[in-house]
Amino acid sequence: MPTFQSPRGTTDRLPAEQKYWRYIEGKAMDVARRFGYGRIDSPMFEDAGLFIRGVGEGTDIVEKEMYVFEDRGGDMLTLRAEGTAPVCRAYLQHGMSNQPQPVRMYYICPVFRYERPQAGRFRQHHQFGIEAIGDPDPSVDAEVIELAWTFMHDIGLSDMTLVTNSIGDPECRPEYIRSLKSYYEKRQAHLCQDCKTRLERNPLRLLDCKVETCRALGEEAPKSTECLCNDCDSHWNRVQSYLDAMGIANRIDHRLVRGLDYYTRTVFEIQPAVEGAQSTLLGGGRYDGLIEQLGGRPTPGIGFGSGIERLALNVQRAEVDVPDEPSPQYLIATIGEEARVAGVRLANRMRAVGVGAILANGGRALRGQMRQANALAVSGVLILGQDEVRDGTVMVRDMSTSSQEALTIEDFLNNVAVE
RNA sequence: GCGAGCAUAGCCAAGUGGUCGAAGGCGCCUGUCUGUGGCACAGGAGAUCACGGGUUCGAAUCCCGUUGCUCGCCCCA
Repeated sequence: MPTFQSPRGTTDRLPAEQKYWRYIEGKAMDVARRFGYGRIDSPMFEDAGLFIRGVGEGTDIVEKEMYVFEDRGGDMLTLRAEGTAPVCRAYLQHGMSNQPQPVRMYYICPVFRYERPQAGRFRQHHQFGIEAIGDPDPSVDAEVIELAWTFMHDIGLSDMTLVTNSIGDPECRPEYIRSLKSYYEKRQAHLCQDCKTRLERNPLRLLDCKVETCRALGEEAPKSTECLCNDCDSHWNRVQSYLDAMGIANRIDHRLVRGLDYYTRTVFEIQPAVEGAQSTLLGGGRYDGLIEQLGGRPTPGIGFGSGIERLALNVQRAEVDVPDEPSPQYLIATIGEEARVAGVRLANRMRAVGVGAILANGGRALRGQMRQANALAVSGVLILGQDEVRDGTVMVRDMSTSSQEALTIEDFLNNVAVE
């Protein structure tokens, strides 16, 4: 056991895993571009109050999962616990309400939560997320969901389920929660221990309990979509009709609720067809009250976040064909000290014209250097020995065809630079 | 915060009280092949058997504690 290990719940992303990240991030950036979303990078830490106000005091994230610390100046800061609140803060801070609405932004960044790590769950994880701020229209809901769905397909995860629901707004939700509570209070005897506390603290959460008896009760429970006020109801119906028009199938699940206080109206998740723990790959919804909560004028918004670690896991499980990272182009093998100098110089000139070159371990016999070339999967080897140094040439060996020819250094450089 | 399992070289792993001064495989290095890779063969390096304590004549192996990891619950991405 080494003296130091990466902190609990964090991982080193080793070179061998990079291709999955490069792939997913590349697809994310491309889909964002096609939908007109611009990148935003916000700080890794924020005023702790931002998350407390934004995400909600009663939520698990705020109550027991945030990394909060006081800096040397006495400010209370917190490691980014979530993606949406910082973007909304930036929207306000930079006066983005003066730009054409909605303002469309995406981010790819680490998120920190103090949790017990397990499969697909970490203390530092990474999210790709988008936000569309400043437009209440249901077509924006449909656009955000379309983007999410397109993204999943683009990275090769087609066997997914899109789940949607509407949880109303401050006008109709209190009424709904009242009827939900009274439904469950009458059946309290059948509830699991956790649900008995949920009844008091967070009644919406009763709906997505996984205990079998609670599930059964949840099936029959009052549905939020049946208690929507007129505005929420028409919004919800229009979102559904736009999704229909695009042929995006979704399962309406009245038990879908989400754990952050700021959600209003549309909420959605994307899950793999095979059920399992930590199955949510992407989750989001509308947050029409959040900006106001953060001190701005009432401003609607909607977005989603998706966990890149979970996406990468599923991409690997689905055996998606992910392109390999490019292997080094050339390895320079040298024999003797004189050739070593020539090799160093050749590598330097190649890199200057944009060609990848690495110097073989010169202490090894040529045979060993060739083995190294093979292990590194380079496409070509450049051999420099006494003869080559004397003639000003280099032996250029193509590793796939095993053919080689002697070229002058100048000819070689001219040829590779053109490629 | 709660529950369960696991911990032997970089990786996979045999070993359940003495024959372990720890097998085997992958990977790494060297040689067979004095300047030419992939295959094969031979050799080599690499392990305080997670840590601490206990039981025993004797512990990788049994017991206790600690730490770490993994999985589940909660919650979330």
